[in-house]
Amino acid sequence: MSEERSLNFIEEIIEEDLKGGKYKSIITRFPPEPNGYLHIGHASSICLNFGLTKTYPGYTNLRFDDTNPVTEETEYVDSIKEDIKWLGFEWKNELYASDYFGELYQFAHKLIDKGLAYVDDSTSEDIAAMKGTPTEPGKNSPYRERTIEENKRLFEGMKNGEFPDGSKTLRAKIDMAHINMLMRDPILYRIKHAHHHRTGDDWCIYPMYDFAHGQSDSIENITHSICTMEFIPHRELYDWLIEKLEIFPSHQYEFARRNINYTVTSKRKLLQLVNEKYVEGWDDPRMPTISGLRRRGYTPESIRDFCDRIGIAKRDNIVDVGLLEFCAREHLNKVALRRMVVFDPIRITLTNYEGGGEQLQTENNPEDVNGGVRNISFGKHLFIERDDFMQNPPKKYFRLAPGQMVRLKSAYIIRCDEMVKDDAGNVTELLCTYFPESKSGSDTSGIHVKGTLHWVNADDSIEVVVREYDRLFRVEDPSSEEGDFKEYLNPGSLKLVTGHAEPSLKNAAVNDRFQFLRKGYYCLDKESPSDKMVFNRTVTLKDGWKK
RNA sequence: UGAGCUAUGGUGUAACGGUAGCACUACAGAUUUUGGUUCUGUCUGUUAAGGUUCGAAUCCUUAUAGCUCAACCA
Repeated sequence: MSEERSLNFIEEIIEEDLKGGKYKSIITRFPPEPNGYLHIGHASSICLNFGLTKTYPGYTNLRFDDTNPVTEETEYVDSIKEDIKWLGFEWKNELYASDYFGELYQFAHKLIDKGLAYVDDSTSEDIAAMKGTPTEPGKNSPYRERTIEENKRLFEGMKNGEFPDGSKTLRAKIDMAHINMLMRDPILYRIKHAHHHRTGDDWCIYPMYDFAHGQSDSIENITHSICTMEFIPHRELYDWLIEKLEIFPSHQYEFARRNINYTVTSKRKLLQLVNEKYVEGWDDPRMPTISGLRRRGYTPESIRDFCDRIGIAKRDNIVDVGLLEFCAREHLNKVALRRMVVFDPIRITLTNYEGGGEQLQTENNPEDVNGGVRNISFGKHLFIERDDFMQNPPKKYFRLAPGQMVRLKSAYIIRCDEMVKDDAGNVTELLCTYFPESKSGSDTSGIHVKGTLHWVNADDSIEVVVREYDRLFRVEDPSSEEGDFKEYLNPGSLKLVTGHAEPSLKNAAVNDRFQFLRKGYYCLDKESPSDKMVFNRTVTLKDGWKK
């Protein structure tokens, strides 16, 4: 391994396992439940699991943890696969916990045969009541001592649909006084007469997480089963089941879930935002979902870079969304095509300009030597940003003001001579002179100006719609605030504005990335209508100008 | 108040008993036909108290704080 980069604790474990000869190669898995869309937190787990088998010999499976038919849908399966591929990873095998329902059923019988599982007729309330509390032991179920034969018969009956939902469960027989609540005779199987997105109506009993996850890991010979910290208490049960079942000893390792400020990443909360129409869907560009970030204009590279930078550790964290934005700018700066778009225009008339149809050349991307150039048309009537003019400028104002000169990007230097005002005294137009000898690339004017402005030709610019996104929430950690998290939504998270764009933007495609000069990074929305193009603002440019 | 996990600048993450480093942010300056980029520099940190040691962010003890565990969810 390279010496420069320090290893995270999971990589350290793997290196030791490899060095010590415990394994020759490793197998990891990414195990989403298909009950929602993947978000930035999942991206971290994906980069970890798939990244590990890029650095070390081995492979990574994609396994859907689909053991709860009532919340899971094929739509989610499809979106998850799309997101992983888009992020740039390939799984070795596409697998489903539901593939193992038959095997899992046999495992359950094995446990019953060993006297380590029993069928319980208690209601869920009774089971909860007998569970005890973290400080008090639980009580044994009255059904705990059924014979192996009776348990086998009843469990088979459960499988054959002889009993209604909720009437019986299969439980592991461990210890109702165990210090770890999860070891107090955990439920292994429950009855659900529900349609499953893959197995249809073949089954009416479904294994619980604890009786599916570790067993699936084992079946696939997963060497390193990586999950988040809240599963630490499950590890004891994970190991217990593997030991009693005498199957391949996969091992579970836990890392801290990554949190980001000004958003939420619980599937329950994201689902609420979608269902209650606070956003337009799972892929709303304000959502922290992979599909939202994609639609917003984030690149896979920038997301992978982000995951890399925040690393993997075991302590609680709230990562500043500013780092995600930095990663976006970092990549986009290298790849985005530069275009000029004026948002809030003020009209300029060049009083001494008489040319017509003049074409100027400008670079598509100064960061990319192979980026090429394009033509932009100059003319007598132009638009610049209203912000780029001030009637009474402060001392360090480099932009346009009465009597002041600026360069128009890739064009000429102009001087503001006169303001035209309406009856209310608002400036509606600026009358300027241009300096013909100051043309970009062949400037012999000898004039030096501090400011360079973006502009468009008023006579051929096209109008586009631009969606300016801001953070979804007003507070850093909506979940920790008093009351409903939705009270903390940012009412200004979406603003629609009109942009006056240079005509070349007509050719924009969905996967193109643009920098609108001096403004930010933008991309064409995937549902942009052809008659009025819609662009999403990914992130603004850093603004170093202190007023 | 049972048990478990975790504590390093504003944020994230390294340092594996031997110089507290990197990145983001912020702030200065240089460069710049984007107040962008790039480059240079600056500020800011080991939760606390004891102990072991020549030497502790690291090992031990205690305290404190945060998170997790009593779903027929995952």
